[in-house]
Amino acid sequence: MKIDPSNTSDLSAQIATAIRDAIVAGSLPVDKRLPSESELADHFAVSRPTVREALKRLAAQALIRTQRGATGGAFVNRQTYPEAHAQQITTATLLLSMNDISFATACEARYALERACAPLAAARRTDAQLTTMQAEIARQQDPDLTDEAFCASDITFHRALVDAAHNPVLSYQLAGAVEAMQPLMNMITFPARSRARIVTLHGAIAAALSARDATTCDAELVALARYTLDLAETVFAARAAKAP
Amino acid sequence: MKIDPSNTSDLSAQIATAIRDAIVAGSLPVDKRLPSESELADHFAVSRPTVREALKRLAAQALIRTQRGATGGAFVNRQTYPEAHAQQITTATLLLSMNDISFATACEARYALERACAPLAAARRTDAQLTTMQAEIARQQDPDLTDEAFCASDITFHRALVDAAHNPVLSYQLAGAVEAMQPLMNMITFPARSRARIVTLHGAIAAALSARDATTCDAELVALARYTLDLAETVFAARAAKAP
DNA sequence: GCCAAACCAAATGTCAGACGTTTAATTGTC
DNA sequence: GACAATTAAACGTCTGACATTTGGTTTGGC
Repeated sequence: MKIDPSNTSDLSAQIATAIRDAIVAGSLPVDKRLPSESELADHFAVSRPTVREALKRLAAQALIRTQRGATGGAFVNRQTYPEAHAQQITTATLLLSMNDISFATACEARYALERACAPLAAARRTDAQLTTMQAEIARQQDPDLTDEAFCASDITFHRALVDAAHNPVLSYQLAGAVEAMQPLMNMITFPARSRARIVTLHGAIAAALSARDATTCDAELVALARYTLDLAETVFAARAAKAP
Repeated sequence: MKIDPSNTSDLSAQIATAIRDAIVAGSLPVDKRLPSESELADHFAVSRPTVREALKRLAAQALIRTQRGATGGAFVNRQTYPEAHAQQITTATLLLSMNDISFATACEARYALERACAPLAAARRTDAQLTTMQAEIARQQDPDLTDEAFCASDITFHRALVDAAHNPVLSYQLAGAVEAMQPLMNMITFPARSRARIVTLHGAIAAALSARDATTCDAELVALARYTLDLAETVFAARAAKAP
């Protein structure tokens, strides 16, 4: 674990990279305590603030955690799903909002991925997950629901669908795609008629999962994807016509 | 943009969160220059090192970049695909290696996602992408290839397949799933007979894409998934029997 | 008046030392 | 032997200073 003295720029970044590489390569196992900040400062021949900046970089990526106190220090963090999730959603959300991703592109990706889960979900869904989905469908029928709340419920519904596949890697990967779309979805207003159609499709999807019917579930997802796209197109077209 | 003085712990984390929320919420647009470190220190009523630690956290997530010099400072970074990619691959790799994800689970996720791309890829693949895939198939027939190189070529092949869907969101999401599996795949040895079978399947997939035949492509992907799983099972069983 | 070189100012990067706070282990007493 | 006080180790923060980079400004010469 060394740094290049000839590299002129950003000692803290170099140190962070050196430690990160050691973690990724596996030479620092999970829960291993790193040397103290002072020892690291001596080792790399830099000051403690510089080491601290490097450690904060790693902490920001959830690669390490720090504890205060007598037996404290920096420890290699186990990469947990919730943390990785949260990180990925932030990244994916920004990626979508900062790069002019069209609604159509994001929507296509989202439903393509969701359809990939559907056969597994049909085979493995639990009753608890069906219950969650039906509860959300019930919520979505409340006409007083704001558009934001409707979207949030929609996300919960689809997350239940993804989780029903009972594959943590899939859940993790899709969390970004599904949840990152929320801000985009929030740009759409859902008139009562559209909501009714969406709720109907959600019901059909839940029913297909209940019957463990992957084929029908897939068909309904395709229909939902198609309807969502059409709806967005209509909304955007109307908005463009109103404020050219 | 405020911090909670009653919160006892980790001022730098609070400040980082405050700034990150401002970026995510969009109140700090891309390329906007943040106040200088001294100004931020005054604003949050903390010292400059504390502000710096907060900024390093954000820099580690590629949310900001810093420039030195007269017109330097911290600027809101555009979230680019290559950066997001790299980050996601690191995270996903660690997630898999640190959480005892079974090969079967990861494999299932990977092929489920890849199958989601296949119909789009069949419709949109370019000749350049076909060429890439065929070049990799040719490489894979070299018997002198090490197992690692064979795996790397396999990854390149599948990335070309994913990119052929021409949906940047899909490409981004799948990069993690596909590339994070490389360390797991590297644990497998590929005898000549297995390689031949895999190359055959790769050829069939490329041919199906060439013919824009989504159905065949899907079927071949399923066959490849099945074969990969069987192969891994055999390898692991043999290894377990040898060293109990 | 124009151009180039020297200068300056602003900002980040780094350092050194100090103090506060937290936490667990140690020690001492009952 | 159990409980309380002490201690030490480590992180968290602060102050102040200096170094480095970099763009703008000024000044000098032509």
